[in-house]
Amino acid sequence: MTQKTTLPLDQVLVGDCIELMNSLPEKSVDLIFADPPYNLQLGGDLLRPNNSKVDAVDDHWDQFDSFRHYDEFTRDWLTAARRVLKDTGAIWVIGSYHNIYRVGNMLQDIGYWILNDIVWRKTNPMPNFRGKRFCNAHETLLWCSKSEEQKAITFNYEAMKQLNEGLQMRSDWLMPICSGSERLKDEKGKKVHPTQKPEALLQRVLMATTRQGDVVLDPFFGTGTTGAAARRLGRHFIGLEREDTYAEAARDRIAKVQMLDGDSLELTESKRSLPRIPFGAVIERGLLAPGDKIYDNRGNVAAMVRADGSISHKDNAGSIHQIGAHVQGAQACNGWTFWHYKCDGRLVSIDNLRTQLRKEMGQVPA
Amino acid sequence: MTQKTTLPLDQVLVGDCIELMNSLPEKSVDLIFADPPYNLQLGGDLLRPNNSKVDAVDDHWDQFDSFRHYDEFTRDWLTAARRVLKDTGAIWVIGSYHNIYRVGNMLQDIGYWILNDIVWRKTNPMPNFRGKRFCNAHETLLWCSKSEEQKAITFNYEAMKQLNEGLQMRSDWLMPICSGSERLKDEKGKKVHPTQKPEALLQRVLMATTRQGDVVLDPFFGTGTTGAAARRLGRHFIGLEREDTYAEAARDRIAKVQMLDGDSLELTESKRSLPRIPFGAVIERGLLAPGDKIYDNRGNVAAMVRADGSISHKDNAGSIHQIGAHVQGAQACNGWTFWHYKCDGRLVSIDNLRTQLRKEMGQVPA
DNA sequence: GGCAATAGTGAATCTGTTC
DNA sequence: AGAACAGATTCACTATTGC
Repeated sequence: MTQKTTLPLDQVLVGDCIELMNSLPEKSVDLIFADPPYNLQLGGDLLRPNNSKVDAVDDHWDQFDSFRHYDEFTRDWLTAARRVLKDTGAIWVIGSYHNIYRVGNMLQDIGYWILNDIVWRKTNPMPNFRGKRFCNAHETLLWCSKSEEQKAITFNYEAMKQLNEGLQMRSDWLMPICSGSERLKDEKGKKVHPTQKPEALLQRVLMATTRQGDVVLDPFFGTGTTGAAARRLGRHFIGLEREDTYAEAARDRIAKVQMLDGDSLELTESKRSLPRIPFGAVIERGLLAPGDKIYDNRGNVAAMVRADGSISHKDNAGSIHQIGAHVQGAQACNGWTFWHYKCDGRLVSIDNLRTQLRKEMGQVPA
Repeated sequence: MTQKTTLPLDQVLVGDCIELMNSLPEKSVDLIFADPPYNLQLGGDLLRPNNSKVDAVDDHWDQFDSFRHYDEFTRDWLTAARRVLKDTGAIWVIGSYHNIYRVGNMLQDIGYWILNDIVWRKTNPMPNFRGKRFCNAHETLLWCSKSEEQKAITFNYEAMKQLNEGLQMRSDWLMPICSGSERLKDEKGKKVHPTQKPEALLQRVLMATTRQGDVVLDPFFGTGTTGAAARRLGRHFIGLEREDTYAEAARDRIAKVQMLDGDSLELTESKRSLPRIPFGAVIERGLLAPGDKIYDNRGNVAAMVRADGSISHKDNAGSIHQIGAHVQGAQACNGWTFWHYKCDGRLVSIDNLRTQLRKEMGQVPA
């Protein structure tokens, strides 16, 4: 394959990702996000307690004969990726325990420098049906620079801090898996790709470690979550994908994505630029009244709202954040998302009340 | 060093952990918990924003000049550990992103089989003072069996489920770091060990994957958190530690631990651990009679009970499980929960009869 | 249409004992 | 060693059906 002199921006290229990466100019992309095959080694079928069969990942692209073959594959694509990456660039790789220790080890062997490992905690993982293990409720992302010497890596620290309500963003991120209307389905209602990632995950990755106009390369593009997030956030993407079906689905999907304009991007980046709303304002405006009960998301724990915007639970009183943390035995808690009120018999997050207040106050909602 | 023929139970041995492990009889311990030195490569001292120095991990034993040396060290101790581990035993290793990808890769290379990776989410991690990275708020634990073929690993599923308020325990655990009165300090108030682990973490590990009386080996004993948790929970420990200071502190600490009594250590039994009752026993005891009809949970399908404990449906006869599977067109079926009998016009699960029988036989109900 | 009940599903290395 | 068989086991959320 001949070497390209310009980048094929915002395109999906079909073919082997190593060959395609080698056809791109060296040191040309700002970020790489990679979701390589996990090398799942499944035994027989897995049945749920109700005897239905789990639709497992048994695709041919996830089959490797041995760790040695998987390692060779990993070395090859990580090496090709390193060539196209700018010296100031960074790479993200996502995986599970089946492959992430192979990948992490190889990243280090090749000379990449791990900046953080990030844990994606799933709100709704598939349970362990046989009761033989802990529920496998997370995946791991590795964020690396090209080498130890490269210190000037893009990291939008303040944006992350604001996303986390003023506290430093941690290495554990809580997000739901990709489902519902976000999940691409074919005409028969079957999922197009077995492992489509949630766009929220990619949004956070891109918000944290790229700037507007940056070029993001994804060598295992699949159905193009990286491309969708990049387009939405005003970044360029290059998608490499071996399967034509996936590539086609990705193109259709990305074409439909609404690109945010510069202004709204600024807003997304700085949620904190919205004035803080004290919980007391919810009481003042009468959205909740003193004496009202608020609950955790299961309705198990109840606290009482007090006139001054504090809440009480048993003998303790304090802010929604303090009491939320206390009842969980946690150090900290975002009371806005922890507490719920009853509306027509259903539990609704009090964060909805904050959003409503912001609307009334003419602030653009996040 | 000569080979010991009996285990040095509940002792702290001072010396090189590899030599000491090689002096123990092979296949003799039930569990290994290891907190190996981290390959922390801090370039120079780390300063807090106010310029006070962070007491980072810079003890002499924590310096390795390359991944190669670290890998050799890792291979050596993991190999020695595998020799002393029973075939049905398991190993836990804890680490951070600096070393866990080396360790995980080596575990797999040696033949260990990863059962889960567990994320310890810290409620109170040290912040990232420079604001250049995500706050490193977790550590990773790997839980492995000796090989892929070893399936019968101790896992107290029900106990874990109880601990998690009735939901199966996930792979992400939220716990504070070791601080306050739990943290061992010397006369000058300086912490005795740089990376003392919280006892709660070890308690969960031991509650999940050992039984009372099991032998737990910790090759990097430090100040003995593993020993303290083991003693408290009625497990035996063997601690290996190179530094005499740490070993001495560990012995003092463990001597003060209050051992819990046996009753409080009883775990919620799983159904699996109860003696098996054949369906024929239900007939023998007269709880059902030959000729009685049993039904699925809607009363749609009926089968007839026969004197030998088999049942018949149309032209087919067999066990409650076989016929249950057959009428559903399923691969397998738990006949005890599938079939029901009529009592006062209502359908009641035949599993109730099994429970009744177990009570009469003096077996503890689940 | 509204609400309740039921069914479906997601990167999963998912059994133990006896013959 | 392999086959046969008993029998234990799920959480959060979405989509569909039923009343």
